[in-house]
Amino acid sequence: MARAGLTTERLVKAGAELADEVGFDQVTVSALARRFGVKVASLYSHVKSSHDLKTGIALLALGELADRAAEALAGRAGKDALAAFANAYRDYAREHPGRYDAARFRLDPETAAASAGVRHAQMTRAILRGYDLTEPEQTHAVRLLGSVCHGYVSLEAAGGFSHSAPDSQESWAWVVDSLDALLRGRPLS
Amino acid sequence: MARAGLTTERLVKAGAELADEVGFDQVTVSALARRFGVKVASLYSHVKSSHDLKTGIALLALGELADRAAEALAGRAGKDALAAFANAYRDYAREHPGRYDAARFRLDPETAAASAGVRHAQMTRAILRGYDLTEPEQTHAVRLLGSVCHGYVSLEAAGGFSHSAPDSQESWAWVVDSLDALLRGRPLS
DNA sequence: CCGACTTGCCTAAAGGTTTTAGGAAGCTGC
DNA sequence: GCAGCTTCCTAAAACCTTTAGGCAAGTCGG
Repeated sequence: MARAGLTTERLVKAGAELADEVGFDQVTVSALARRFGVKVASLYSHVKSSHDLKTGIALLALGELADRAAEALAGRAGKDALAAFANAYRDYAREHPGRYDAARFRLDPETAAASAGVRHAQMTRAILRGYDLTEPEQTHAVRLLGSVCHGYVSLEAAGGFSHSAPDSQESWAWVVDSLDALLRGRPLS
Repeated sequence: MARAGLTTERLVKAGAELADEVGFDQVTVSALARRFGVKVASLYSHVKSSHDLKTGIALLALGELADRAAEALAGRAGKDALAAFANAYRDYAREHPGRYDAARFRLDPETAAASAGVRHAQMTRAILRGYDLTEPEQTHAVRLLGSVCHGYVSLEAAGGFSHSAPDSQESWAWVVDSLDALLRGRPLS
């Protein structure tokens, strides 16, 4: 009875791959068991429940996304940093749609607090230090930045911008430019 | 064998209520049947499948949202219109979280084209006519507006802004102000 | 008013997912 | 080489989805 070598980590990783292939909502304990050539019940030694598995995938995705953003941010400041950060977000969502969906899985507050969501907030704040904002404004701007990145990427992933001119890429560049101008407190072009 | 008087419309409406109560992803043909005190199979005369039911709820939500936005927009222009539109969006999501989730249910392209999504785009464009934008810019701005509204509301619903000062309401006002300033091409305050 | 037709809800059943309980085979360390 | 832990299995109950076929309640022509 050769062992498949299951671990929580491998399951979560495979679950993330599965999400990218078939969509996050199609990720199921059964499908994962099939992928490992193993009976369903076997997974329950490594994963508490279906919900637990999805939470794991969500945390993985949040972590990967934070890593990407951190890498993109390294050595940059100002608009450069803003654009790199935003692009990291968007690229990740395009490369890993299932994982990106997972990153928006509703986490209970304690799990969320222990997640990489905190790193995201810190990085956003770091970018904004390159702009001249008062403290309350900085928080508002953190929220604005998060909203734009998340909103744009979501709508794009849902196909919202795909069947009309101009190209989504152009709009994205315009949006990033505009945010920069807004945060610098200067008019657009 | 008293008849329950099921119709597709009533099922979709009840499904929307159910979504607001227990979450859109918990909306199930079985749960709906229980709510009507009827056997599960009975619903399949009115609804093709679970996916079909969810599509119906999504279309209902999109329509309601467009109605609200249209009402908010009536008789307003410029920043007034912008704020009213954005608030309609946000208020709907807060009052009807399940329906709002439903509105983001992935529709196949033809269904989407026939949905109220089109009205949303038209209204956004109408708002932007109050600003002085060139044609390509207007499209970019449509996308930006959609992204901000959707992104902010999503993150807020996920609890992203709930456990930190300042109040989300303040940030929202700041964001709307900022968008207005951005679109007018003027610096922020 | 009554047979025939349509419609609305039912029973039955098959297939898939989730989750728990308990058993047997493989690995680890003494 | 065997005690014990880990890994994976079989079994089974509960729930959701979907299809097929049946009976009875409304509806309509004669």
